[in-house]
Amino acid sequence: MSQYETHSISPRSHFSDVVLRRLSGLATLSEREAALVLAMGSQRQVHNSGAELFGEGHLRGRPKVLLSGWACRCRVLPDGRRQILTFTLPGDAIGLCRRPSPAALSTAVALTKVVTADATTLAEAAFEHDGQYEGLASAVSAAGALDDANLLDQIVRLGRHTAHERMAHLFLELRWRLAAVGLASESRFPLPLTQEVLADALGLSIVHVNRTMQQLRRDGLIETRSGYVEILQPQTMAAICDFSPPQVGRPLERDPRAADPLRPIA
Amino acid sequence: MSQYETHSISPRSHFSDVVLRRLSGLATLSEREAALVLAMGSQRQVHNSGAELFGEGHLRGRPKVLLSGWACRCRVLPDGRRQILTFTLPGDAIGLCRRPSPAALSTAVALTKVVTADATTLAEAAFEHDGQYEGLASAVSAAGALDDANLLDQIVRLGRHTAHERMAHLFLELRWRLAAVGLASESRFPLPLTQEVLADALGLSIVHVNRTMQQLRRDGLIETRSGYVEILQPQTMAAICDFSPPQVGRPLERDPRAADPLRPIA
DNA sequence: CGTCTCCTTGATGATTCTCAATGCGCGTGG
DNA sequence: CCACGCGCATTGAGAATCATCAAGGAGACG
Repeated sequence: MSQYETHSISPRSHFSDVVLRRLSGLATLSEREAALVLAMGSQRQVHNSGAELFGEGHLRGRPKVLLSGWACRCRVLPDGRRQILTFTLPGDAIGLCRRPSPAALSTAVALTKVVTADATTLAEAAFEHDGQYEGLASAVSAAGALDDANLLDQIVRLGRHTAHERMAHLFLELRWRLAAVGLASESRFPLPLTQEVLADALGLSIVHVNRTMQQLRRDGLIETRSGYVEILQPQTMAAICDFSPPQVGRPLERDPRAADPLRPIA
Repeated sequence: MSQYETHSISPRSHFSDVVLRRLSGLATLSEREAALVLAMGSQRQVHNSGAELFGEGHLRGRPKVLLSGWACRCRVLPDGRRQILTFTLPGDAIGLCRRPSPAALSTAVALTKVVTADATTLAEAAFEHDGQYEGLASAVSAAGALDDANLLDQIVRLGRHTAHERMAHLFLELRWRLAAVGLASESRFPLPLTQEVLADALGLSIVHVNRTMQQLRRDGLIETRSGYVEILQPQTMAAICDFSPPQVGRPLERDPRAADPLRPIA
């Protein structure tokens, strides 16, 4: 689980190149903007697994970006049932929103050991009105659109997908999102989650997650090994669950290598 | 179903006071802002039930507000399964978002006969940077936050609620949202939807929606009559499904009468 | 070596779906 | 006026999916 961190791009130095990679995949950043993103890494904070990163109903904290580790946004019902709304992956923002809403709509929780950076300067730059950070503005905006798209995908998964489709779809989403920050190869990605966490994300019981996963293995669609998932037949799987990566941002003017983030990992 | 429209506030004149009522419940509007909102009513458009109001993947149309009738945002799977993401009620916006994303993330469809107005001027005013429409800006922002909150509620419903809880929770949400625009009394609200539409929203089959609804009736929680739902025991129902109205906006400085939109209907 | 967490498995039951048929209201055309 | 069709609500029966309960196993760690 926690060996995940040792696989990120630069194990011991700043992780903030993950954020840079994420944002520059969404818009072209000037050197000044890139420098601003990298400079964020100085205000780091480490949280243990289970720590609350952003509280529901509390006054808004400062926005953060996730440098390493996995987190989620979730809601807990009075009787203990939990629903994970979205996973937050390295390079993703937490509480970065131009709305000055005083209440976070959900609780952000660390699912592994997590490193965050303060994103206040990023937020201020991206939301500047004078156009001096155009690239950042459109990158942050596109990241927000992707977050929205992921929420809608989650609704469709929970409402109209079978257990198999849900799991296949989620795995493909995670592969795609991780690939966008260089953390997944074409077929392999880290999955530092217990089956209980997967259950809470997919709206299933732990036992049924276990059996569904076995079925995917028996069908030759995936393999799992030491905290990693290998997708053996991406096309078949995408066909089964009707997965397609969200089309957000600038479809045409974008760097062709960035069009399929699953290729140029090298 | 379509007699719903005859119950809105001003049956034959402009419906745009619905939008004004909605936005002024979220922030204090100046007279100039109120006039701007009312002026939107001039560019009206009528759509029949089933019409597509905003297409997925298409280039962004102009933003609209719903003056009367019900619509929804939905996704359709290749095999015909449909998931309704959210309901769009009178006073709600469609495609009103400061993100210049070229692709709508879902399809907006009219569920009844619907009247919309062009909201381009509203969008431009609310997103002005020079602070001359502060009230509009914060009202539109709060409306967006409420939309987000409804999406998250939908995820929890689909992921972790039983069929009964889902239906009870959705009914309470609809009552609350309709009350905010003066279209629901404390216990009664219009529900111009077929059971098939409810099924697509709740992630259930038509048959099971039917049986769940009967159960709610037998339990003495609701009554249904000619396109209306009457909630007989709001407290019990809210306790069953853990419903609480979203806390968004300015909790303190707000007009106390607006705090509980279910009271001051008169 | 004991304990803890997590994964796995079996058995049983509840929830929910599918298929199929019936009824009911309503408009339409004969 | 009445038969007919159509959309929608309702009901029954049977099956599939998924949850719950309970127990065992494998690995990590002190």
